Amino acid sequence: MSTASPPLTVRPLHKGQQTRAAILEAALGQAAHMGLEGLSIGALAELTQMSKSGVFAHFGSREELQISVIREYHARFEDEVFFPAMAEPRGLPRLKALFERWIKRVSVELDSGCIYISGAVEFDDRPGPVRDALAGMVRAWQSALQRAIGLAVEEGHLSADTDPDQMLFEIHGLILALHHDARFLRNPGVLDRARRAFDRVLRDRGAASMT
Amino acid sequence: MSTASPPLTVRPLHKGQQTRAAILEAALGQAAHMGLEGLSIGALAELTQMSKSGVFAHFGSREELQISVIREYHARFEDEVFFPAMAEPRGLPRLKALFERWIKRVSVELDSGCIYISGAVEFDDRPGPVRDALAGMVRAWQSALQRAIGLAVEEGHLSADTDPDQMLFEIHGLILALHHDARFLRNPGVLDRARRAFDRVLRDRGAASMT
DNA sequence: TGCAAAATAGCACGGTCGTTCGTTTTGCTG
DNA sequence: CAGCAAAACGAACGACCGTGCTATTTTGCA
Repeated sequence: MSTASPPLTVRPLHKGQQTRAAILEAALGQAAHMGLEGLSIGALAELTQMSKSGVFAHFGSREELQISVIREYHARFEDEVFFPAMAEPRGLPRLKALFERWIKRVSVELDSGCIYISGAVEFDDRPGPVRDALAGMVRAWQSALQRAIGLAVEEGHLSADTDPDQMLFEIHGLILALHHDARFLRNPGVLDRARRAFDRVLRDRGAASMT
Repeated sequence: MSTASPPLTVRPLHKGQQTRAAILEAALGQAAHMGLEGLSIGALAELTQMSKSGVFAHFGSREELQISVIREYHARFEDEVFFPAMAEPRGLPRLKALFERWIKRVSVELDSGCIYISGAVEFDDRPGPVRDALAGMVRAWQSALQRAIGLAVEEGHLSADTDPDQMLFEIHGLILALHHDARFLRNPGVLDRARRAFDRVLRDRGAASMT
């Protein structure tokens, strides 16, 4: 449990940590396809060429494994979507970058699935630590988006009477519809549809027309 | 247990059909909470005070049970949302009625869940007859909505350059966001947020302002 | 009222699941 | 090289699952 700062020099990865990382890698793929409830320690053991108990020992329980997967997904989501977009100047550019990277992630995940979305459905009435962890991270991401919208208003890129919560709700809906139509219905061209809808939402708040 | 219809006169329901209906009733509740994959014949047997094999015999397989649940859900959805709304005059009134009944259904289901939505996530990369049945009914419902939008354009209630597919995409997103925020995040007041967003979508297509 | 047919029960099977426990292997360090 | 802790294994457990059989009960109709 302790993060054990190095006694001498740099000792980056004990053996355990790196097989744990390998298991987590496989678990992310499994969870993206079958959902967090579809995570199976036995299947994970087969994928990583380990024994069931060997896999199990790294997490102590299936629930802890699920939470670890959520945390790992969150970290990657931040790296691919949030942090790069924060490099853009505040206001519309940053907001557009956030959305573009978001839909790219959802559509690149076309055959892997977004754990935030599938997890929300799986755990929407299943209380417990897994649901709490998931909800916490979804809320963190949503309030990050909300702040970006607020900044765009402050910068004068969106009309002053814009309600960030309302706008966030509408944008989030576009992502969910994209995920649904792309992954479940397998409709083609749905990515551009999401982009057009986003433009509408922006224009509706008085943003200048897009490139 | 039995509602004992009179022994003479009309005898429409053989015993088998009516216990089958009772099982289906319990299965709908179970599926709404735990998802279609959470359906368990054993749990269903306990709920209906029957033996596992008694329940099983009515469907022949778990898959057939799932499909039956989907069909039953579809029928109820039609009765509560589609048919009543079709009584409204074509154009905006009918479209508004469709949406209002839709969000009502999703939000009344606050603690029961929409099988269309949870099923879409569960089966988005799990091919087979269950997915096919589900997708067929979702598509049927979507094209009904699309027709309603088209009629509103024909009636001159929406601007002539309205793209029904695009508008459907945006409206569907509102429903999904409503379902997500209400059931997973448990945000209050989200129903009115969906209504406001719908008004925006309409106004964006040149509809007269709402009541 | 009796009899065929339908409906339900009972039981067992093979399988997967998460988890526990005792043993063995690994990898590092003195 | 010896020793030791961490890591991985292997076998077993109890529970639940869907499903296939074979009785047994219940139903509906002549």
